[in-house]
Amino acid sequence: MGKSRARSTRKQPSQERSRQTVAAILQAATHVFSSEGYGAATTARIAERAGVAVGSLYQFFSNKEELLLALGLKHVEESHAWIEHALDDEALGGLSLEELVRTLTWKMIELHQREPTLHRLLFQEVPRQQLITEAKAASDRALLRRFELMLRSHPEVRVRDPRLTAALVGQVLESLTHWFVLEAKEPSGERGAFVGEVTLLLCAYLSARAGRKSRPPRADTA
Amino acid sequence: MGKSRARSTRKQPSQERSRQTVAAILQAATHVFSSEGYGAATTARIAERAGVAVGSLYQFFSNKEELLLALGLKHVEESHAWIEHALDDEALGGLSLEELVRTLTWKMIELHQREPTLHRLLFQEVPRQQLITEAKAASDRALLRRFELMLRSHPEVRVRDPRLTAALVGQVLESLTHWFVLEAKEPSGERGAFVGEVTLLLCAYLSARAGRKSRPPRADTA
DNA sequence: ATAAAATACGACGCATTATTCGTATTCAGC
DNA sequence: GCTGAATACGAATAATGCGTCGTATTTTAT
Repeated sequence: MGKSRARSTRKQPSQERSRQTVAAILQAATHVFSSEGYGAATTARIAERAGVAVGSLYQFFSNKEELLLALGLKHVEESHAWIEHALDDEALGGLSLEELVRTLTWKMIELHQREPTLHRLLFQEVPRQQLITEAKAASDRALLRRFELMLRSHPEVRVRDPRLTAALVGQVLESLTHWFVLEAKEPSGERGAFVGEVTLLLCAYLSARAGRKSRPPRADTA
Repeated sequence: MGKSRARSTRKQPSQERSRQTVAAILQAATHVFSSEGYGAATTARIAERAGVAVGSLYQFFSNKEELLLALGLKHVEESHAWIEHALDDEALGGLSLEELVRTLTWKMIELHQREPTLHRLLFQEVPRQQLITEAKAASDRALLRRFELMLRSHPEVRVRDPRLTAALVGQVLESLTHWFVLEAKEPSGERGAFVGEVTLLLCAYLSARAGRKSRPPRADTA
């Protein structure tokens, strides 16, 4: 995932002025795409909001699709770097399970607060860019592997299927933090309570099997 | 939420023939909207897929937006009725906590499998129809209230904030079943294992506080 | 200071699309 | 079978949007 990838047929900005133009365009595109959806968004409205002419937009992006692509790859790359750095950081290894989970939750909230609506646009709208989806999937896989390792390093966590467990933990974290950031109103005082609750939930789950290993499978009636 | 709401400026179908036409249009719209997104979808393609002329489409729907609206309200109404019925059904009151959770999970999966892509279109794409969003929110609120009541009726569940807990349970159910249906491939045998895992997760969470009530609040370092 | 390159502009051409409307066909009731 | 209403049709119209291009302005380098 190098930073420079010859991905455009258009010229790359070389002066400061154009770099600012590109930044303005990307920011405007984020907003317009997010609020109207990809299909309904128009390049004219994006240029207008960016305060530039359509022509300038097409000087750096050969078409609407490439604009979305640039936006998506940038976002995935940045998010990935951010979370990897956050997990490398500090002595995560020394924490108790509970503190580890609490920290993870905290970090995930911060991650989601970076670009919530853009994230929504890119991955919740029907995906129209294979490249972005693939990049995101790779990033997710890396994250899951880290979760899996973290689980293994805590002896009180004894799971039958570490992959499934890591997947569930990842999904729960993703969905709950997403929900907290986007849907629940946060009068700032609430956050600690929320993190505590999620921590409780995950810890209860992860240490549940320690006490009663290998429960007899219940017969399902369906 | 009565069934007939004078919501269209257009004529309602009165003959069997037109009712079939409308049904075909709605079905085609579901597919086209879902696969292309609202903005990129065209009325022409919808009519074509429905096997009718564009004119026929505009006889019953005054514009593209109203088509989405009809689709969305119908979906919300049906889903709401379905899940309410599922929760009324049988003797849910007599089940143990574990069996209750298991049943809930099961039902939520079935709910999600009804119209996954349509659901995605309506609520994961940036919403463009206030009415639909409001209807969905009302339905969700009703569901949460039921969760809350169910929790209260089980003595081993002792939570500080029943509303928050119900919200988390709802979110976890929603996100995990959604993920299972859409992302995870299901070779049919997997489903029981998945349901079991979710049940374990929720039960561990819900009975976690019973043992250690009112933990001392941890000081968060952030 | 001057030339060459980079950047910005925005009206316009061309294609696509939403929506209409006059006409043709089918249905329901008599 | 006749008649009016309902339904279906699809070419035509009006609107909208993508992307281009000739030109004007700013920057860089000599």
